[in-house]
Amino acid sequence: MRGAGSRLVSTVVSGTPRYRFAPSPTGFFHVGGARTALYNWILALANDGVFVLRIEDTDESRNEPQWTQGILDALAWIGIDSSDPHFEGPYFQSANAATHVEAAHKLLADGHAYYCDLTSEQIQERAKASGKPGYDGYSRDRGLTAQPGYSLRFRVPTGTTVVIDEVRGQVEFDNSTIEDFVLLRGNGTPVFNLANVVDDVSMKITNVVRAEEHLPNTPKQQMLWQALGHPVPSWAHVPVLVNEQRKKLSKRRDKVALEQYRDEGVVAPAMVNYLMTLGWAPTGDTEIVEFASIVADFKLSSVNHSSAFFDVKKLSAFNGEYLRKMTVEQFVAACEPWLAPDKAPWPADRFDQSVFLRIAPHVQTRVAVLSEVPAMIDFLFMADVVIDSAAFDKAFAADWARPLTRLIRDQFATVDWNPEALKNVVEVVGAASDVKLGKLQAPVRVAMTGRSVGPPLFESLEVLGRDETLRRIDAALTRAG
RNA sequence: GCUCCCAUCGUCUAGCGGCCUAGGACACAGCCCUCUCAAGGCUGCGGCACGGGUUCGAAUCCCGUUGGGAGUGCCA
Repeated sequence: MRGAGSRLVSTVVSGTPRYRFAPSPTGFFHVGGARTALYNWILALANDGVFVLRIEDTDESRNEPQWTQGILDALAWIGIDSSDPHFEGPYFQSANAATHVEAAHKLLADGHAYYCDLTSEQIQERAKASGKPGYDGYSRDRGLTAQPGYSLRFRVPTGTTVVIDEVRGQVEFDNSTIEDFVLLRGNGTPVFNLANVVDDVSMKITNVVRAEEHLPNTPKQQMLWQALGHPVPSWAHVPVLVNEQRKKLSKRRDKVALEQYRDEGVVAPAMVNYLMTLGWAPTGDTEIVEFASIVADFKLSSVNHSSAFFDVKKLSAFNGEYLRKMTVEQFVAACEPWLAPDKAPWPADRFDQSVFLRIAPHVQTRVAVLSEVPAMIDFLFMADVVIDSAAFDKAFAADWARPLTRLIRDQFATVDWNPEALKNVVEVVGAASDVKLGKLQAPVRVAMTGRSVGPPLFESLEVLGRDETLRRIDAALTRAG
């Protein structure tokens, strides 16, 4: 429910608020992670706080050093700049392993934890036998001491744990539904919940803003904070991003890599703006807003409670708007990576920046993502156009197509070479045979570009030049027979 | 199964008891503009999951039902 009554004012924290973003390095940057990072970043900026980046690399099997750079790059792309004074880190969880173990031992010494010799299989068997799932606290009072292979478990106290969440209000958990969870594995390594909390404590984190999937972990973590003798941070659990089936976005099924959208030519401000409209909306009737106004406007208490569908179509629409908002110079600069020799279909030496500059304003209104640009202008730089035969056949199907195109070609040979004059030729030829401009331009367009759609024809011809235009029309007439 | 979360057009959202005949955006359809395709302008389509309360008045508060989701690891 979004009622005001269920909202709680955030706990007043004296001093600098410290937010954190704690991804595990998994090889690519999840759009959901990007959104969570953005929330933390925006809050840090708005409250003159700190954004701490901590790489949770405890699971050695997934830890690859280059992934860390990937995270840094992805964050930088969406404007979370590691050189900004609000940014702190990156820290590596693996570097704090000793601290985690130390904390576990303190918990043990204070009676908040105990050792257990049961294996996972044994626990499962006991659970099956008793009909109650999970660990039953078998070793609670057995007074076991540390042994290789023994895990250390947290002694969950009786009572209820109330989590005060800035987006959800109060969430109550009956402690009897929470099992005595593992702190240290049999091999002595710390588990996520412990490491996560100990790091937050030692990094003096005051605000934990993360995805909703962590809400079930929160009572456990809160008990840990308290057992360790620290006041709990302010919690906020934001709704997850889902796919069309309303399932949490997953690497397997869904297109979730931020890098992938970047490589397709989604522009960072569009991505940031779009991500921020998922679960939240800027004040007023416009969704396309400056980042600065998002920073000024954003409040956790107005974040929605329900999951949001990550809609690529709407992202594209946002991106198109951002592209059109650019000046032509900005647009041209943004296109550059997609025109590079490794991406473009034309021979590098045939590309002409000044030619692109002249046609750029016309392609700017016609693309939603930058990766569409090469296909729209390739005819200008290819030695020979690639003809779409379906489009070609259709354009030359009518009886008038060949004779009138030939007529146009002959007049193109001598006419003044500017769009108006060129257009006039086609219009006059058409008028004489009662063929509308809209139809007559089709064969010429296919001859020139190989396609039936594209940038405005006469501007394109002007840029291409008379010789090349005549050559292509001749080629097309030959092909048409 | 158990614990927790959630529910406004197809989608993202506005809404905080009367400004609601429920507003905006994407998508979709139509019209205008137009050398194709876009862009732009205009119009349309379309929603408070259901049932009970509370109240003079409910999309908004309460309860229930139904439906969705997350978690339930010696993963993070």
